Formats: sequence, structure tokens, C-alpha cells
Amino acid sequence: MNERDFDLGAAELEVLRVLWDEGPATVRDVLNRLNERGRGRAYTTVQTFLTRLEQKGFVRSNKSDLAFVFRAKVSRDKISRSRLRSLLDELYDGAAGPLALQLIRQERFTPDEIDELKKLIDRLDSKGRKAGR
Amino acid sequence: MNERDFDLGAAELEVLRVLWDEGPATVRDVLNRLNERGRGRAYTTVQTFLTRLEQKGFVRSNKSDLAFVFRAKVSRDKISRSRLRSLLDELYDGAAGPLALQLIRQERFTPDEIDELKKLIDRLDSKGRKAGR
DNA sequence: GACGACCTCCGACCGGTGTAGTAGGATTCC
DNA sequence: GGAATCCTACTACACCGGTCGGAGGTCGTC
Repeated sequence: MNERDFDLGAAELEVLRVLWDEGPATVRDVLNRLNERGRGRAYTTVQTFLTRLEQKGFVRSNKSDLAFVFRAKVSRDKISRSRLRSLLDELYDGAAGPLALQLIRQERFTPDEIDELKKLIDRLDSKGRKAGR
Repeated sequence: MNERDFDLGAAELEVLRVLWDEGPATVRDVLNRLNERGRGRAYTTVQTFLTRLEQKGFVRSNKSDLAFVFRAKVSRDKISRSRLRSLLDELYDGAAGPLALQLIRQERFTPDEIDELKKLIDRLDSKGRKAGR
């Protein structure tokens, strides 16, 4: 709502991901990556996505030599943040607790991630004890 | 994909939420709740959502007395789980770490939630150390 | 200088979701 | 028993997202 409704469909996102993963790319580049990943699309389909993404402000393009080169204007993190917020709002009126618990219970993590999580939680914990009540 | 693609739009979900929050309800009940929350819809719109939800298998109805009474057949937890998975798949190829970190950093939690998170993480931690190095 | 390979631009189509109107049956209330 | 009210069933419609085809330009090569 406030933060420029980061609204994009699953297929659009897939295209954006290619730009995140591979850096700036032409329509054909993106098409090839998608094909490699078994996501066959027509050339013009990819083109449509890219131009739509540009209209929506998620991507910008430069005419270079032969073809347009597209690059992401918005980070994976930004999109992730916004998606997460939507999820929380739609399901829990914005409360993060239930989802966090579910996430930790349901998914798997690497040892590094676990350490990092631990650190973050500990920090929250001590802050919570000092501040509130 | 595998688990019956829990596919529902934002407005459908809003209706389903009323059933979760208020229990079994008629079209009019749901309409009233939505109006209270400032989400004005036409009676028939709500009706459409409810019947579509039923077709999709998220809701079941009983004719009772005057009007149909609808109740949720699927839990908030189930939907949440599925939404979370989609988010992870679409953004991180299914890896939960980045999202978990982001969630903990970005959102706020109650002391109880923090305790619970701590417990969960500690459990993961010790299990991780014992099992695969 | 014609052919093939590419590229861009534009238009099209279909299914799903959000939204609602209308018709017609049942109930209620004077 | 006629009017008001409420319910269901059916239909409609616009918008968006996913998907692509065709027309027409450019470039490289034989």
C-alpha cells in the first residue's frame, strides 16, 4: 500500500530473478536461462515481461549495440520485505510472531544460519528485558 | 504444486479470515463483519466468494433454517504454511534462512514469542551439532 | 542484393479474480 | 393477500497476468 505496491506475478518474478542471479541481460539471455531451468517460454513472452517490469519500475533498460540490456532496479531484499509484509498483513493482521514460529519449526537451516538466528534472538531478548516492563 | 495448490486471492482470503475469526457464519454475517472493518462489499459479492471458496474446497456449507451457514474447512495454519512455501520457493529457491533472518530483524515480537523462538533455536542448534557436523 | 537470423513494437487471447446486478422463491408483517 | 425483506442462483463484466504471433527493421554473409 504505502511502499509502492510491489505487485508482480509469479512469472514476472521469475524473470526478475534471472536479472538478480545473472546480472544485466538481454531478452535472449533471460530466455536462455529460463530454458536451462526448464521454464520454456516464447521469446516474445519474455520480452513482454521485461517491458512490463520496466513500466512498473522494477527494471531499467539501455539500448546497447544490438539489443536492449535490462537490469534490476529493485533488490531481492526489497521484494522479499514487501512480500513478507503482505503475508503478515493478510494472515495475521501484521503480527510476525506466529509466522516466525512456524518458519523456524517447519523449515531447515544451516549451522551458520542457526548461529546468526541465535545471535539476533539473544539481542532481542536482552533488549526486551531492559525496556518493556 | 503437490499440496493442492492453495490458491486464493486477497479478497477471498479476507472472507475466509472472517470464518476463522468468527466461526461459522452466513453470507450476511460475513458481510457485516467486513463492513465493520471498513471493507464494504455488496451482499452478492460476499456470496460469490463464499461459493467460490466452497468450490475450491476451503469451505463447506449447511443449509440451516433460513440461510446457508458456511464454515472453514482449512486452517489458517495450512494456508500460512503453503503461502510461506511459495514465498520461499519463488524468492530463494526454497531456502528458509534468508527469510528467517529478515523476519527476525525486521519485525517485532512479544517477550513470550521471543522466549519461544529462543527455545526452538536452541533445540535446532544442539541437534545440528550432534548430527551433521 | 537476397536470405536468414535477430531484434522491437503492437495487438490479441484466455483464464482467474474482484465486483456486482437481476430474477425469482420464501418469510414476515400488517 | 399484498408489500417489504431476505435468501439463492445465475449472469455479466472489467482488469490483470501469462502467453504468444505477426509485421517490419537491421545486420551479416554468400
